[in-house]
Amino acid sequence: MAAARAKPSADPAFIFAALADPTRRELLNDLAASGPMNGSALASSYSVSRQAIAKHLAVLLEAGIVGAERHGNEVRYGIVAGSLEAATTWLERVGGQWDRRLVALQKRIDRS
Amino acid sequence: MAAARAKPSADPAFIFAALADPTRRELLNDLAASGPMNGSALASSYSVSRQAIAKHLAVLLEAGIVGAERHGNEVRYGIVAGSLEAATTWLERVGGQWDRRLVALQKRIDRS
DNA sequence: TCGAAGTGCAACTCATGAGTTGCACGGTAG
DNA sequence: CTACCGTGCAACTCATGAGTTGCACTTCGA
Repeated sequence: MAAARAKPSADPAFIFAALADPTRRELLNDLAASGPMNGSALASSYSVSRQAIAKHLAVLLEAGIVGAERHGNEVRYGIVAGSLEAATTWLERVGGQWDRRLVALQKRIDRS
Repeated sequence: MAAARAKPSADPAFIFAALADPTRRELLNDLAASGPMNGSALASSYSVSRQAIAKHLAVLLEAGIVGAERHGNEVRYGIVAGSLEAATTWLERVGGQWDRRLVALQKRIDRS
């Protein structure tokens, strides 16, 4: 589902940049909660213009977080399953690396 | 370690905004890999000015990702343990919500 | 005591991202 | 066939973030 025209970037850099904007995070919330929708339907629940939403969707599309499927007249957007894993992995790598440092430090303290 | 003067914002919004910049992600990589360092030492490995790095550290500090400890002349920066969990939680919530949608949809397909 | 290192503050430039309006195009329904 | 809905494209404004230079302050070491 929601597979098609998504550039599989999966680069954490693009992911984080995309998630930096509050409107885009809200879009993802909506999509996750309500399922696939077309651009106009999505835009209707926001105070900004439809074109603004369209730009945000383009960013999310470029980052590979959402996918787009053309259905005749409309374009249906949906979250790409697993697309956020790259970001999660990055977070866990940095956090984990640090935690391991702390554990090692604690061991050295205990030994002394 | 790296405890002190960190505003415990822990707001995913600030976290993602902070992680959107490549230089800041690199700073976190360095801190995670090499342990606590002062501003000048950190800045020395980058092509940008020390003040640019200082601004980035201020952002990371505001987001609660790093902490600062004054040691006489210098300020030592370090990652705050667990500070990235809010972001991880957000990612897993959105991703998980979507995955559950997919599972439910699959079940409906199988039933028909 | 004096210089140097580490830091902090302020003003400035420059680029980019968010948002807007206006219009044109294609498919759908009546 | 025609009118309408959903999109796409382009140019513009406006704000903000990244980076810079310059200078002042504090603490440490020789």
